[in-house]
Amino acid sequence: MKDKKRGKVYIVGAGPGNIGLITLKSKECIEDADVIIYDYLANKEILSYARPDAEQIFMGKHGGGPVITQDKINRIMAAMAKKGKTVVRLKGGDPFIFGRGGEEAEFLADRGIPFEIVPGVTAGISIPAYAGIPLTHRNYSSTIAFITGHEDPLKEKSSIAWNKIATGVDTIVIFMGITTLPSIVTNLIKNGRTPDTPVAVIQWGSTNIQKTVTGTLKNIAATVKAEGIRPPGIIVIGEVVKLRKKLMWFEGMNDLNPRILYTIYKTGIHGKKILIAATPKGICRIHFGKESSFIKELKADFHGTVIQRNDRYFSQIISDLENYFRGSATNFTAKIDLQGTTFQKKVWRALLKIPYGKTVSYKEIAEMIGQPGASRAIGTACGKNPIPIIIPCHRIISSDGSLGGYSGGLDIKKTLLGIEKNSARQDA
DNA sequence: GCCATGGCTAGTA
DNA sequence: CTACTAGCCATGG
Repeated sequence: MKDKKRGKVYIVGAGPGNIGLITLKSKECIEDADVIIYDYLANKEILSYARPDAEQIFMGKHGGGPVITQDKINRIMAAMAKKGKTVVRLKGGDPFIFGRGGEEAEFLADRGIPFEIVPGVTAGISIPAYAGIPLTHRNYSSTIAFITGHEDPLKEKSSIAWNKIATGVDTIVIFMGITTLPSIVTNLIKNGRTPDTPVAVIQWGSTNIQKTVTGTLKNIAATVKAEGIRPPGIIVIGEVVKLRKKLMWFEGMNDLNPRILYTIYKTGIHGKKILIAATPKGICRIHFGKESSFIKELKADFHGTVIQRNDRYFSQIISDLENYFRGSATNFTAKIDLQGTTFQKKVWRALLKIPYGKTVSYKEIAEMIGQPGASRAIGTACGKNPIPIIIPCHRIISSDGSLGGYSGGLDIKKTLLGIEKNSARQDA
């Protein structure tokens, strides 16, 4: 890598997300790179090894975002190398396992551009391990299939021989299959796999927010939906999943060292920003205001915990919020992590029962929780509501009909109630 | 534990 | 209708 005059492309795997699972060679490549072209990465911390003057280009194929064609990526990569640059093409997991690294290498080979492949730790093997699932086991599994879930298994001419896979291998590992999971399981059952076959779905595997749900082919799709599991995730199907019960080692440890994630979302209302934070258990804060003060508060409340921005983690709640502001959503599906005194939690939970578009008085909440004299204290508890909007404290007004107060600013309360009133009118 | 402090309420002037 | 007051009750210093 010393001869900088002749450019070269390193197609590098960054591993599944845990910073410790990046290889020494990958790290060296990143340290030496002039240019880093990276995909969506489960852990951007890896980029911190880059030289400060290295050019970093994001070329992810985000769901929903502008589609960057493979061809464009190829051409940029080649052009940089021809300029004599050391280019790192960084990919999550391993570049040759569902990473299209093969196509990129072909493109370079066709043009006589020198390249090297730097394998990464593939998610297909490491993430099950982090969930306590050995893919092979003398008693349960001697064969493994790695399958992409990106292809809808119900489409006419699948390149995947589901009829053979269903009963022909012991353990099936599916990449990128969370959204197509319902059709995958239907298809496997249809082709003869027992509906009681154990299944695990592992979200954000190997990272501090790893979450795993288990079930059977029969019920896993419903569980995944109920638990709000969204990509990125790895699916493991087969008897080996049973071993997780005994071998689960990472997630318990993880709970001792949680990480707070947050994002910033620019709303349409008053051009205000909303900051959202979550613990591994769910949304823990929503805040109207400045990022700096938000982080200061998080640091104070969760002192010692790493606080990290992660926009993708919040994509579901943000789209829910967008719909809510548009008046087309009346409830939120996100998991929440309520933290407060018992009294506060009692109050907040009561607030969650107020239906969309309705308002009640502080007094009524006091009665609802069986402490009819505590309306004044309800006020303070509402003021401490850590998750406004989702916990609809804006739906509480004074018993004389006036608005009362709102810690995020009364104009916001007014706006929220306005949205709810308007869309309720449209329904009627 | 005492005291002030709230996104309140009900009653009175 | 507004202004003020006395009660109310969980919190935080």
